[in-house]
Amino acid sequence: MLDLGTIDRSNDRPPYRQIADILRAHIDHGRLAPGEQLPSEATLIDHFGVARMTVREAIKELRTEGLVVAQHGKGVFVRSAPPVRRLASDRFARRHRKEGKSAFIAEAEASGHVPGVDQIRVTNEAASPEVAERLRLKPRERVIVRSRRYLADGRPVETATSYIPEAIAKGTPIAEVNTGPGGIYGRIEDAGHELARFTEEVSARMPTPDERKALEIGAGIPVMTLVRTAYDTNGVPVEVCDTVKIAHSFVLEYDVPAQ
Amino acid sequence: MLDLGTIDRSNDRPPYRQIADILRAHIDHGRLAPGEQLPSEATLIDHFGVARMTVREAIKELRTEGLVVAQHGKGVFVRSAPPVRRLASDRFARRHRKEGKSAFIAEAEASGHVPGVDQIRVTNEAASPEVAERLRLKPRERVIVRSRRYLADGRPVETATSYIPEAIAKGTPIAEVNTGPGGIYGRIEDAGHELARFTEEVSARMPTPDERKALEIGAGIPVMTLVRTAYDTNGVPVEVCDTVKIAHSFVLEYDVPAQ
DNA sequence: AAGTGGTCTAGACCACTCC
DNA sequence: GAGTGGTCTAGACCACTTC
Repeated sequence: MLDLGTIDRSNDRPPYRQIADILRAHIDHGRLAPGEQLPSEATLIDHFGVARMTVREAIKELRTEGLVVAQHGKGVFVRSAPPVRRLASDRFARRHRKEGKSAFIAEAEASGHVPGVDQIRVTNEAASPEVAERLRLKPRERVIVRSRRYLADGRPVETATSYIPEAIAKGTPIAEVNTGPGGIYGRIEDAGHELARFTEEVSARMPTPDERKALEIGAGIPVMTLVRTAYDTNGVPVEVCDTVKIAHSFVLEYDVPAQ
Repeated sequence: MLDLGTIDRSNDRPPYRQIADILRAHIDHGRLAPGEQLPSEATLIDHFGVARMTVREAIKELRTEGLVVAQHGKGVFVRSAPPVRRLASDRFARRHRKEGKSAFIAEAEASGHVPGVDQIRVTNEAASPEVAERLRLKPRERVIVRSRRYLADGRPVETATSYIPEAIAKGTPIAEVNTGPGGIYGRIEDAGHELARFTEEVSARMPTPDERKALEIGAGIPVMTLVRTAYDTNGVPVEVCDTVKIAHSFVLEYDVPAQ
């Protein structure tokens, strides 16, 4: 049985924070293990002698920190450690494409996860100002937009949207749902644009409601954003890929020369 | 005057979410500009005809998303866009050190911010298992630990903790508070370890209470973590640096060769 | 039906900011 | 003192899960 202790009403720290502190300590010390259920609201109300809103505020705090997940009708559970996937900086190495695998598939398999892709949508649109600038296109020039959602072991972990200039994608499977072996990059190289380098811009923030829905995460779980631009051997940008990843599911690795 | 519209009680979406949606839309469309004050709780209660907890839930949602900041006694304000700083992948280029600048100072000045460092602490400790592994030390071998907090325009943006093997740091200013021109890396090179490359591991998560305090951020603001390992020309790891950055204040840029 | 969390109401008192 | 948000109480009804 969990020793919940008591709160101190003369303490400056408000009761709901004290209750959150007590529960957080139990989680941090493993006395409440991942997947385990927290005491119910009713239990906490009785134990600490407070109103329902007070224990709900405490639990809300832990939810915001991403430590626990509430399941309507079942209870509140310590968030189970998700599979963390390390993305090495050589994940776009040509040898992977030569084996007919797209970057995500190759990397997921290498790390022992079952990869998946769904919600593939391909459209032809006018480039937004940001995309046009990165691809060095004139404003509103047309691009092929490919968006999809990636899964690991059946659970969504990342959404990605690629923008390829129409001039490059035209007449290739890039504008089809199925791009064939080696993915988009395979087809871009087939079209005569040998890839030379990528730039990646990484940041992190809280998800928008749409992103929460697509990634099936609650509020309080941050996402990493990664905007990758691919350049061919002539230094021409050939693709921009905008990805949103569940932050705690990824570690990105980069190699940086000292000069 | 802001047109707040009304909520629809027959809608499936609960009132507090509808109110949050309305306010979020005003923020997204710039009708509530950064720094601007939201209508007070009392105003929203009157306008929508709901209880106080309902408007507080709505505002709580926006706070969790990091869109607004509450100031006790003053009001709730749209979060002003923080100075975003782009960290280019050449930020550790030797030429910067030659100019006598540490990476943070050089980069901050280049992006037009007033850099600052405080809370410098230097200790001599036994290496933790993680640090020992990265530095290829025997368990509990001793390392110099340098922790500090970086400021931009007077506001904390990042904490950093460096671990340098005692064997390298001994008898150098690395073990002093003042490391001299070019920072730690300047001294490591002085000691005969020419730097060849770095690896960086990037992830993101919600801050711990300690980190919230050090970075002066509220709950609901995510942090990026960056663990950098520096290697000399012999492939020997000479430093591990563990940094925690306010996520929305940074964009990290990396250059990745296609092979 | 019983137990869980989700949402809402209508109050209360407090602490902080500004004038 | 007036206005703001911070915290708390004591209820209520609802939706979801499990048996």
